[in-house]
Amino acid sequence: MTDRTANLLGVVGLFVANRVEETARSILGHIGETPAALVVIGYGFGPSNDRLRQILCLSHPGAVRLIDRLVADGLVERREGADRRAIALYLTRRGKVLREQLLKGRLAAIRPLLAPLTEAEEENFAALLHKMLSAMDTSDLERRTLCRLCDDRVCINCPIPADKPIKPNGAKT
Amino acid sequence: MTDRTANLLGVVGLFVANRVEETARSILGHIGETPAALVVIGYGFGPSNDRLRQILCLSHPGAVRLIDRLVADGLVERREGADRRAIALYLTRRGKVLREQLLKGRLAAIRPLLAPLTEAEEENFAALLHKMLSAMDTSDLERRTLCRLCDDRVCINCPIPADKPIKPNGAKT
DNA sequence: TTAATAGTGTGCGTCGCGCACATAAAGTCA
DNA sequence: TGACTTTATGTGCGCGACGCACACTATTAA
Repeated sequence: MTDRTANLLGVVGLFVANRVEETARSILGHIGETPAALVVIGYGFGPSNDRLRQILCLSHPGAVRLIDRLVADGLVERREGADRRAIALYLTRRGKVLREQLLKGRLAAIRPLLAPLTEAEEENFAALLHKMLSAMDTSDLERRTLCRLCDDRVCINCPIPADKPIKPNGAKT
Repeated sequence: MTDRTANLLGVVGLFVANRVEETARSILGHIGETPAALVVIGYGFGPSNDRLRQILCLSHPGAVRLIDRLVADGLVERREGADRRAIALYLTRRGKVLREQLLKGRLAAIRPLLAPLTEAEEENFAALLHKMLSAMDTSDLERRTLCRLCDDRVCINCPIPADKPIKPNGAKT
């Protein structure tokens, strides 16, 4: 029985991931962890290369090249970090615009799936998802990874809050 | 409100997709549409290159190279199809073994997410997923695409049945 | 002051994929 | 029959996203 549910969740999960990726590609022209990077950097705490790499589960060089792409597209700036070796990443104005489109597009891509549910059913569904997520015992880093595409303005009562002020190694806030 | 639910679904969907992909990589050593190809070919109806390409949403050359990889790994055979130009794809014994591991691994990767739910909640969750999926008006091809990683033995009362005998262009049953 | 550590960036290769093209078989129509 | 179109597979080539090994600079420790 659980297997049947797991299978259904697998279908929906795959569908959601595909739709979101497709949306990101159409807006950004990049896939993989690139859209997530835009969202994460957009929180404005000025993550370093290494900090970003941890959240996105990439190798160091992978993160460097990812940032290169975003800089080349004029979406991200490398500023000086806490150290003279570290950098701090911030979005440009254009980067903020595309981040916004990305977040909106992601929700728009998922929303149609929920349309057939009644209001009560949807609330029920949200409660179940909430329970599933809040039961995961995750580190602060893992929470950031999970939420790397989230729109935090929409996520009321987040089941895996990473809202607490973090002390990124070298960020200035 | 719907946006909050969509956001939660986005998190779970991303998580599921990541876990499943990671599992596939550890078993197959390939990602992308390669695991899906193994599952689809494993149904045994002897799909042609083109038929497979449609289900996996790949370009022709993409499918050719994908099959090349599977053949090189000894998981798939190219046999003669209905035409002398067409091919028919079948799994080797080793391919069947890996397909089995893939299906089992996928469910095992998803199952922990459902653990915190009670039996009633899980049933409820399955019903909601079922409703969401069955409300999608999809073509037969789109159903195959959605279910390209499914374990059909587990999927009782499939919301998007593609079980009906299909007439693939050039497959011999 | 020397050694170890932390952070970033580079050369190079791999993997998965698409575009343009080539080639062979099958159908079409005179 | 022969010429044209359609269908199906396969190839050359390039690209995007990523990882490994390495180089280099700044910081910290001994």
